[in-house]
Amino acid sequence: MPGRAETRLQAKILTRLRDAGPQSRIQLSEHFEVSRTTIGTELGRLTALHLVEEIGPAASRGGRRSTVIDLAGHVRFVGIAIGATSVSTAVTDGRLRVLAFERTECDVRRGPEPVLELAAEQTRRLLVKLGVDRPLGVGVGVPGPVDFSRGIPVSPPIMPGWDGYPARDLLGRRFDCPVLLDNDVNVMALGEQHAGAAGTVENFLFVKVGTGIGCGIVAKGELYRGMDGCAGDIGHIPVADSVAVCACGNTGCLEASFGGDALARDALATAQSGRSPLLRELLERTGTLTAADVGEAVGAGDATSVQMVRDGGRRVGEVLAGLVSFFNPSLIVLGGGLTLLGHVLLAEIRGAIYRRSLPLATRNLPIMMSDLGPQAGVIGAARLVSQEVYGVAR
Amino acid sequence: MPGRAETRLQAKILTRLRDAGPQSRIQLSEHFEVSRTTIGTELGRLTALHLVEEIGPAASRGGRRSTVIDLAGHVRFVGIAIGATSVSTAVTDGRLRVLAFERTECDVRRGPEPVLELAAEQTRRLLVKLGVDRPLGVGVGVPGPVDFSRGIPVSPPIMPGWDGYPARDLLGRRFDCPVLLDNDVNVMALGEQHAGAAGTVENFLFVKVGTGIGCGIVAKGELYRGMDGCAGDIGHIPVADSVAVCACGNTGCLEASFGGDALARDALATAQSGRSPLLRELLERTGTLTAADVGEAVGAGDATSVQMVRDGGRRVGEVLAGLVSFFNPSLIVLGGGLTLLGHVLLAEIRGAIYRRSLPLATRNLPIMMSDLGPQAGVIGAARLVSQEVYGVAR
DNA sequence: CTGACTTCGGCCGGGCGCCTGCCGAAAGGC
DNA sequence: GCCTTTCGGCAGGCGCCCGGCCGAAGTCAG
Repeated sequence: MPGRAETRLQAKILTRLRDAGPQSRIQLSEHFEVSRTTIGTELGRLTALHLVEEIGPAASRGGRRSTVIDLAGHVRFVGIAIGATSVSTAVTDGRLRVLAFERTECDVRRGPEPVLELAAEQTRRLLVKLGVDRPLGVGVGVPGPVDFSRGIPVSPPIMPGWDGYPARDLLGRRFDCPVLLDNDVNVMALGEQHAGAAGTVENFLFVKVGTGIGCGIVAKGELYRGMDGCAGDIGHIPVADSVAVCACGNTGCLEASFGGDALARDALATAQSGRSPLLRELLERTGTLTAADVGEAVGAGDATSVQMVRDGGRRVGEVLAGLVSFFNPSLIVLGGGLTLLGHVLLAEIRGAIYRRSLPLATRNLPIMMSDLGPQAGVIGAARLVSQEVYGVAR
Repeated sequence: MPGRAETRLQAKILTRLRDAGPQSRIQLSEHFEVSRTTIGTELGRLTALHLVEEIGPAASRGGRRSTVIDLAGHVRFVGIAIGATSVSTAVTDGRLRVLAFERTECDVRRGPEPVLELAAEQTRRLLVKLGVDRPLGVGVGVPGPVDFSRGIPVSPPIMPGWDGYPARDLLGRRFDCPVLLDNDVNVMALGEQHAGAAGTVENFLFVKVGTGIGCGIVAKGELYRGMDGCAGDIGHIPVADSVAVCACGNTGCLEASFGGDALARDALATAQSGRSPLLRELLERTGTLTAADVGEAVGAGDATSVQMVRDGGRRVGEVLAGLVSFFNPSLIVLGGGLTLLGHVLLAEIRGAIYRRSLPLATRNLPIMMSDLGPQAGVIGAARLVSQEVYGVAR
């Protein structure tokens, strides 16, 4: 029955083992510039807590072989990423490597009870399959603002019925372990920080272009959530040349002119108007059009679809250009469903940012696609709760 | 000869005395939830360092009277705020109360040597007047991006000749004490955090509308500077309906459509076109028009000038609306020279933000004018270096 | 005025985190 | 087989912080 780390050094050791893999005592003491003795005593306690274990001797460095320490083999975390239209779950080991993953289509608008029931059941299935008795922690991402300290969604525009629903505490009782609830883009940013290109970067933005558009902010190596937990909600920033009516009631929101829903709507209008024979064909085949259909059309070289994506990408890029001037990040990672639109979208966003931001801010600013795909959210959710269990910032 | 604080608790004690005033040992131990003994030993060391001193007995609380501790009376900091057109200097005590203040008009474009010479001479004058031998530290704000860790300006657009100039180290040798160099809006934000409405707030924006437009960002109680030290440079974010050419080479920058220079330019055009008799009169009287003249015209009820300010305020507000959605601050403070335009500007900015940001983000978002005026910069600069001397984050 | 009570603040001994020094165990090289 | 190197546990020491004790310095009731 493993416990939780207590001291600062324990947290640093566990984090190091999580992010850099198994280490010898010597390596740890050199990395943290702390004596072998200190590392040794803390490792003793962590062993007693069943959080780490010795996994065998390392190669000799000319003398006695050192013993390699790793996170205990039985440690398991659960990451749950609830999207607008899907629920993804993963079980990971202590180093957040995904051991099992499952994704189910599910509309978040069905309300908290059925969606969380589905998520919990999906999780239970994976845990049983892996023979896991009890995970050390569960991280959850939901597509709306969250009061992180209380673990409840607040005024989520696309999640009717979720406002104030005590999701964290209910899941905590269900799984009998620590549960943390956060915004979906926030956990995706954490996922990118863990497994993606953002690993060593202090300040970066994770921009999700999916059904909606949102942004996870990492400042000085830590998630920034804002006063109400709604920082990064860039989907409703006005864009210049748009009068599209948004679900939020305003007009000209970025999300109303691009993003999954807007793209599907525009594709439908385009298909019906006959400007794109390819889209019309796709519409007639399936009876409906989605953003993925537009992606397919772009891949097939459909000029009208390419233009739609370009226009959208330019608008996203123009909004991001302003945010780059404001935030001066070291990196921007693009993720979410619409990354299927690939290099056309990336090129347009890059062009807009490099054209419209301060040269000083873009001089060393890589802008790249996430390579974690649908797993960014679940890995990040697991990372979120791993920090709690490993005692980071306590 | 006072030294610098060494331990974390010492830094906390000094900061507390700076921000909350003289305290008894008991008050300090209760506030930090640390034993009397610990406070006592640290205070002993701080006394030996000549950083604190006993200033007499407090009122009795029913028993023996406690001894009140204060920052040592001889402690002095210097704050220097270099603006686009002025150099302000203040000497403060350990609690950052301004003991002497001087402001000289001076164009920063004259280059680093003459401007820093003027600043140093102005400082020297104040120090002599107050009989100060040596300040404990000097903080400096300059109107452009700064590599904070190296203490040098980087690619400052409005400061030709300053790029890479080792301002911090040169001033350090001149004053023989620690010197810190930062962006002017950053130090103004610190000033507001110390003496203004932002004192207890974790996340806020200080927006300066002066010759240019910039923004200081405080996140989780700490200044956020971005990767290159140019975070908050919002003057070059594009605004919707503007084609004004900016000094940066782009068109449609916020700063090109509003701010001191743009306002003076527009006022001149308006006066020459005859649309505003009042502005024409002001132009003919002085031969030139400044933003202050527009302020006077607004005060006199000149409709054209009011409209100019309204248009500008709306544009600033629209940009800020996007940043509010992104950053979700608890407070926005407006400062800089154009606060002379007063409630017209404030009302317009407020209107645009409340109209165009997420309701969740604006629900509890005060937007107010700074009440520190020209002293925000010097107080903030002194605060910046006081944190260094007091050992914060070391 | 006096004695009981309260608060303040210095001193003492102890727990704990971290250090260095030392030594035996375990490996490699000749 | 012996020396060298590395590893890792143990002993002793230092600094930080704690609670307990006690004298100093107040208040207050009678």
